[in-house]
Amino acid sequence: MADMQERLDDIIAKLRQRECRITPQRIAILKIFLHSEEHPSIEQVHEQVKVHFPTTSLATVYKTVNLLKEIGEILEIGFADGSNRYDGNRPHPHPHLICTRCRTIIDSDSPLLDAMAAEAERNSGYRIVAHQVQFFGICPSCQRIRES
Amino acid sequence: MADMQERLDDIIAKLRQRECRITPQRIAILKIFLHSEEHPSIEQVHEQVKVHFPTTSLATVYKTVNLLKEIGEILEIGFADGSNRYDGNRPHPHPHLICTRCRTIIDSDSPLLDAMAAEAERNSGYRIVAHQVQFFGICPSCQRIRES
DNA sequence: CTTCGTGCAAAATTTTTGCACGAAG
DNA sequence: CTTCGTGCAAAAATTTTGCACGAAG
Repeated sequence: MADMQERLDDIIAKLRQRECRITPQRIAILKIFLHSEEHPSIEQVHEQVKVHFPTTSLATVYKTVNLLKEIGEILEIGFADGSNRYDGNRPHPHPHLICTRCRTIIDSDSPLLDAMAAEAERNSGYRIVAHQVQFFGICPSCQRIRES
Repeated sequence: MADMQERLDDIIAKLRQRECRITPQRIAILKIFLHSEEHPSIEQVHEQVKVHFPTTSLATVYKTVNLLKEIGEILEIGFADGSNRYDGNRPHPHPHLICTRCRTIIDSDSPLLDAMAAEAERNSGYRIVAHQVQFFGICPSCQRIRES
């Protein structure tokens, strides 16, 4: 929690360096990302920010999200079905586990990933700078509800 | 090449089983997927199919692509920026290497991936049924053009 | 023949943009 | 004060849908 405040301050400092204005909306949106473990969608962020700032427009959310993406403070998780979700807690790419039943997304991690990237680099000649790894499956609670 | 014809026939048979009609447009779209190594987008497929069937509508391409997705014969590769590309040659999920400069996509593979999936399954309790793995980087030819 | 796929256009969705006002610096 | 961000609405881009005609089975 102290870390969260610290990170918030860091990001605000970063925005200031960029000569971006620190507005209540931007702070609110930032806080939503830092407080949520749920990898929210644009719409969900919009709903949440409207709780405290009811006049906030969807356009502002899009603009702010794009800004945060640009400065590398949130990570966009692209779905095959077109919907995007965002991860504001760990903006550096890392594996996600996605429940196809309830759409819950949790974070995952593996030292094997770096080995895989290195291997791919060696085999292809590509210079790899980022990755996106998603596993799809059924989360434990959905498994309990309905075995398939 | 013989394999390709075989696969085409297999898919057509599969469509017939489903009591889907075998139309020239569907065959043309199928062939485009089977012949292309470029992981084409919907728009690109539409352009290509229009070469031989100029009246083909974008709607038909969307409908056919969705059909092929449903029966598991093409794989949708979702981008973070919203654009979708398709892989008709290896419809089972596998890693892709994507050049962020020229958007070329090549296939990759690694035995480590299965190990990673197994590990994630163990750690999370998820039952993993699919995955999506993309590495972003600069391909060899773009590296030559401009070192960055 | 009967049913389904196509093509067109319209609709629905999602994301971006232009502009005037108000707020941050 | 000056400039930038906001909110609104309009626009743009993308994907889906309804319907009548023509083609596949």
